Amino acid sequence: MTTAISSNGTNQYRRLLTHQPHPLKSLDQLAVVRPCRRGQEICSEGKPAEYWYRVMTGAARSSVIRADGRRQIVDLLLPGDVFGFTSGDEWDYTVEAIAEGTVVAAYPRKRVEMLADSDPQLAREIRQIAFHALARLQMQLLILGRTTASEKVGSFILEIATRLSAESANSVALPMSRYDIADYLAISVETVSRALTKLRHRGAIKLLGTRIVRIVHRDALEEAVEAPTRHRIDEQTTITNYNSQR
Amino acid sequence: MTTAISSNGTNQYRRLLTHQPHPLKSLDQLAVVRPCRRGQEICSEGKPAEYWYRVMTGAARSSVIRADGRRQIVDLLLPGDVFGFTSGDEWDYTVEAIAEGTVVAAYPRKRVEMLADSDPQLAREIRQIAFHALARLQMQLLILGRTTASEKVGSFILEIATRLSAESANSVALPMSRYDIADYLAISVETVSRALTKLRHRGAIKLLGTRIVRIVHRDALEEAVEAPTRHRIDEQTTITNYNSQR
DNA sequence: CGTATCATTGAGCTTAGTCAAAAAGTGTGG
DNA sequence: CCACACTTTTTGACTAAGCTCAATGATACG
Repeated sequence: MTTAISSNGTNQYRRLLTHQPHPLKSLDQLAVVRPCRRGQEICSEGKPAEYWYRVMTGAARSSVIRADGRRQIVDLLLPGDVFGFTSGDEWDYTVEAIAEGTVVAAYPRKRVEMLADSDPQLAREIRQIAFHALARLQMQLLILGRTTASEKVGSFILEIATRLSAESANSVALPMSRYDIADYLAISVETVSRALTKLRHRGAIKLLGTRIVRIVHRDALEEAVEAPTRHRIDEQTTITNYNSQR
Repeated sequence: MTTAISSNGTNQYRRLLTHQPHPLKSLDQLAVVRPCRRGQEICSEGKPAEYWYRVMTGAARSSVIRADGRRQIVDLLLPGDVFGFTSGDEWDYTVEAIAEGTVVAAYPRKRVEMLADSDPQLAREIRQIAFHALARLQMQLLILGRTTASEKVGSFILEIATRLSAESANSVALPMSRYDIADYLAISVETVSRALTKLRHRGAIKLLGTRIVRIVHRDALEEAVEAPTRHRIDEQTTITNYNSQR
């Protein structure tokens, strides 16, 4: 295993850490910086959860392998995202780097929690970070809840675009393979590919490289192109039965 | 609106609060107890997030209505669950009671956060609760990620069973309509109904009432009955390409 | 005891999954 | 720099599953 950290490598990446602005600045001293190869495990299901992590560069996936061999991605981690929060003291999911040159900062949980005990501001920051993790998962739920594959892929592209560049740029470099996208959206690779082609033909996107997407028509990605034919919750129902189920 | 709290009603439910063991016991004094009619809004998207809530009895749904009129449930809230965490200062989702006689305790956020500043133990409890919320969402993601409708419904039943009774009882009273289940699983009502019939025919469950499910064969609910024909990640691949994507 | 709402079932159609194969990248060693 | 092996991506044909529309039972509630 090459998880050990060579001293020169560490120094190189540590500069990156100290020069990067982020909400856990006060913990820079404690952090262990760790560069990861593509596919490398950062933490694995069932092992004691001794660290919280923050992605510095690259991307990672938190996933499980089902009984039938399918992989499901439960959280997609991009620069700035903090992960490793568990309610027990073992990790519930395995996290692996999905981009070459992914670098994470590892914060020893126990020590950080002790610091938080005497530093209310830090405690608030940690809460805030946990709430961000919640928002991230809710966003993924919304994407998974969409009906057609094109909608899923479309909103996925928008999500990545938003998360990778604070401002809404119209070019995104997807940090992952079609397989990872498939596992993230819970659809097959072939369907991901077809959905991209469809969006391309519709003029919603342009593929500059296989993993570089230019967003041409934002609206076309945000919702299905097909006009809504049926309205399950129309004005009438909402007003008439205000307190009923539907 | 009958959101105002009648003093007698409050007293009645307050007894419930003070007699119930729960992780936020130290905040009982601050809590506003609120009984809800079925369908009643507890908090609504866009409004200032001034409270954190805990479900005391009943059930609630956190949801959004999409552009096409579809509702998606982003979090299902059962007794003991805490909700209302946001990264901004407005709610991202609307929460409504889905069972008649749902009672929630409302904790004023600002005041609780101030208390947490001087009470590290409380701060830890809040973190722990947030981590539970994370685990809940991840569970829902896993369910949404399943392939067939029967699997989704099956794992949904198991999830509810687990969450409603700490121990694994084999009878569950679903606290929601088929419509809510459909919106939770992101499938149509008809498909929910058909999946239940299928599970019933397979002998996996028995329906004692329309909303009372007896779990007969746990295993049949946990995974699809169909034997896995194709393995996307077989041993060979895993070993050979240890550091590759798949 | 009507009257909504909720739940189930059926028929036809659309969509995504599966299996298969080709095309386009990627990287490595000679 | 090219050739070769390997991975990733795309496309096609077929099949299976779920959605939509529609109609009929079952329940709950006033």
